[in-house]
Amino acid sequence: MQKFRSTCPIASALDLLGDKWSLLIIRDLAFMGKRTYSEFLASEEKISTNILADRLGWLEENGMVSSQQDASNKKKYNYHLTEKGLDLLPLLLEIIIWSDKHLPEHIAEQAKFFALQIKEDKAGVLAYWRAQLSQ
Amino acid sequence: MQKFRSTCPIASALDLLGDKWSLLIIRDLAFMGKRTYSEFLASEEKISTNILADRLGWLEENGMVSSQQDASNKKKYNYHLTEKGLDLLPLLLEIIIWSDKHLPEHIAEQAKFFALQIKEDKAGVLAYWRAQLSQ
DNA sequence: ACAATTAACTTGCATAATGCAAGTAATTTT
DNA sequence: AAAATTACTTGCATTATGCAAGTTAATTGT
Repeated sequence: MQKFRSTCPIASALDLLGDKWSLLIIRDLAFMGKRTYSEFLASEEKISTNILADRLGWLEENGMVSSQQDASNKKKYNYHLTEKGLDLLPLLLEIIIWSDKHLPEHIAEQAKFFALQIKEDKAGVLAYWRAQLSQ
Repeated sequence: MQKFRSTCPIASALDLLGDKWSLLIIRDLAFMGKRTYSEFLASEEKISTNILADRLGWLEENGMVSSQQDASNKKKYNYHLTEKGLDLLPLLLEIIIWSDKHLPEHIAEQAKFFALQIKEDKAGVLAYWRAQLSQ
C-alpha cells in the first residue's frame, strides 16, 4: 500500500522507476521521438497493452510524464516528459555508458556511437537533448 | 528464457538490474560498507531471505559482484563489487541527485547532504568512493 | 453516408516474480 | 556439549507481468 520502502534516495527512485518498462517509455520519449501509445507499443521490446496503459498512468500520476489530447486528432494523446522526467536524462546517459563498457558484445552499433559521443562531451549531449525536448 | 529483450543499452541494463532489489545490494556494497548476507538482510527495506540469496547469485553470475569465504570464519562469505559493479557508481550518484531534487519532502536529511556533496564535486565524490572500494 | 480502420485502451485468464514463515546444515561461540 | 550464528532452502500465498481477445470513440476511405 505504501509507495516508498524507506527514505533512501536510491530505494525511493526504484519505487517509482524500478521495473522493467518505465525507463523504456522514458527512453522512447527522450531519444526516439515517440509520443503516442501506439508508438510506444511498436518498440522492439514488445510491451503488452495493459502494462503500457498501466505504466503511462503511473508515470503521469507521479509527474514524470504529461499528456494532452492531439489538436488535429481527438482520439490521440501526446505524451511528453515533464521537468521531473527530463531530469532523468543524466541517469539514462550513465546507463548507456555502462552498457557500452560492460555489455559490448551485446549492444547495437548505433548505441556504441551514441556512447562515444556521450563520453566525448556528456554536457553537450545533455544540452542537445534537453533543447530538443523542451517546450 | 532469453536474458536480453533487445540490443538497446538501456533495455539491456534493465534486464540485468531492473528489479526492486539489485541496485539496493549494490548501494549497500558501495556506500554502506556492507559485505555479508546478514548485513544486507538487515537493511531497512527488509528484503526476504530467498530474494536476497537469488539476487546475490544473479549479481555474481553476471559479474557485478564477487564473493569469497571469510578467512577467519568459514561460514561467512564476503561480497565485493567487481569493476563492472564499481562502474555503477556514476549511475547511483545520478539517482541520488534526481531523488534529492524531485522527492525532497521524502528523502532523509543525510541523503540531502550527500546529494549536495555530489553536486558540488561529482568527480571528487566518485574518486573518493572508488578509492574506498578498490581492492 | 456508411463501412472499415485506427487509437487507446480494458478484461479475463495464465504464468512468473516476489513475499512470508518456517526449516536446514554447517560452523562457531559459550 | 548446547546454544547461537550464518547462509541459506522450501513451500505456499500474494502480486506483477504477459497474452489474446474485446470495447469504445474518432477518423478515414469509398
